[in-house]
Amino acid sequence: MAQSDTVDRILDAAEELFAERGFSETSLRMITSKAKVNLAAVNYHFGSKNALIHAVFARFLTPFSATLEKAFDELEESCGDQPPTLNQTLWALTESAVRMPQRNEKGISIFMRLLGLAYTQSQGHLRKFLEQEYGDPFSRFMRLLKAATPQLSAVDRYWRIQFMLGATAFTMSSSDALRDILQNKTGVETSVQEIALRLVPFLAAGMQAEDAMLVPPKGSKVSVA
Amino acid sequence: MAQSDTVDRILDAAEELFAERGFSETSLRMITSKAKVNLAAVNYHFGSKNALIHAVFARFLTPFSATLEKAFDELEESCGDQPPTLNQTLWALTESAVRMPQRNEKGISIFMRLLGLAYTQSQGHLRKFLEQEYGDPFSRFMRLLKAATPQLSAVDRYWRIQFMLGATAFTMSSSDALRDILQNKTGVETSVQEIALRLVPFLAAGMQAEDAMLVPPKGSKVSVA
DNA sequence: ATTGGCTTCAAACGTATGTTTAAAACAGAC
DNA sequence: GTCTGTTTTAAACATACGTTTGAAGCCAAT
Repeated sequence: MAQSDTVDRILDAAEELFAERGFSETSLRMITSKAKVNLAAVNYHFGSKNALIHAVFARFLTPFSATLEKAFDELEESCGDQPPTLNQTLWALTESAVRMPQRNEKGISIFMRLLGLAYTQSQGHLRKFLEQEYGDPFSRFMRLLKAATPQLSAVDRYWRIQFMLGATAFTMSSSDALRDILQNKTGVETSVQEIALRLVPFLAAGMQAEDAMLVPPKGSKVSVA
Repeated sequence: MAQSDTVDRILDAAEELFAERGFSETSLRMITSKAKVNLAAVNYHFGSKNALIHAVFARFLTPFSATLEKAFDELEESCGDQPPTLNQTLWALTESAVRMPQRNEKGISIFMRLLGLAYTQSQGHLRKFLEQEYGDPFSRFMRLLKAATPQLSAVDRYWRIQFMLGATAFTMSSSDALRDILQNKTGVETSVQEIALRLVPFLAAGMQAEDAMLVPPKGSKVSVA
């Protein structure tokens, strides 16, 4: 049996279980029994449960951030000296995610859910790990967003970016459950690609909403003050 | 010491800790030591940890859903026989949330975060509990949204509602942290009301985005299939 | 055939969890 | 003051967790 077989089987099982149940709710015994390896294998190959979590993220995120940097390079080059538009920037990100080589058909949705969990579950170690390892492409994305929405005040832009992050992280983090609900209700199947296809226009429209709408309807008790 | 004092102290401590760390990550011992009550008090007064989680939600959600129903009643009455607009519906919800009597200044944001966690962490029992107890006002909100966006297909509407939920839950849940960051950066103070004031236009614009935007830019590799 | 370095394995370790117990403390009614 | 039902308490329970251990297994190089 090849050396890496055990490592990969652990990563596969962990990825799936983490996505299904979250990090704290998934025990090493669940992972190793799903992967059909010995319990001690995790600590032998990875060192600790936290290190396994990092490895699961790194396996996807390292090639992804490389793809993303390339996509941003191409985008900026093709735009000459004027900055890419909001739509272009959002699509560059989306396409980089969708086009990543998948281990299986559920690849992206599993990983999107993991990213959502990373944001949502307050796993301090994970946050630190992600910031340290993948902070650069994230900052670059932020810079592109700023250049693409010069009409927004810094404060407006700040909050709207949070709204975008929220819609994305939240939807993706529960996308499996949501898809199931939708399928039970309407019989419609939905791929992650299609969700992204619906999400991007929503985000772009929200990002570019008129400031004039920033007024509650007549008779509202929320003051604009 | 009044009988209910212990119960309330447990609820206060649990609410705060759950919001900070999630449900599985918060132990009964953390809760009881923060509440300065005996460990067994939780099982004595609530029966189990899961029942405590339900009680935390019920304490906020029961009065809130009553307020919300009233707000929807008034809104529908004032609209005569035509359905309320999207903006009106969103504002009715927002104002009901903002105007709820708060236990403390962090009241809303804590509870928004809990709602987000309920959706995100796969706590089957919680989901079942919330659906059973508070499914009615939720369905009503959904019906209003449907009437306010007749131009959307059922599937589009379904996903856009998820996006709205996500942006809201995510932003409100971390609004404390986000507000601090923003204040450090720009010196601007932001109240929950003001966040809502920015959020609603974002949501409304996203909700009413043109379907035509549902096409990736020229040269995109994401197929519309 | 024997060695040496990885890898696997069953078992155990220490710790933390939710829950239960039975006695003690308390409060209000008579 | 005594009794009665409720609440609090310290201690223990059983179980599950992440991690460690030391022996056994394996495979390539000698």
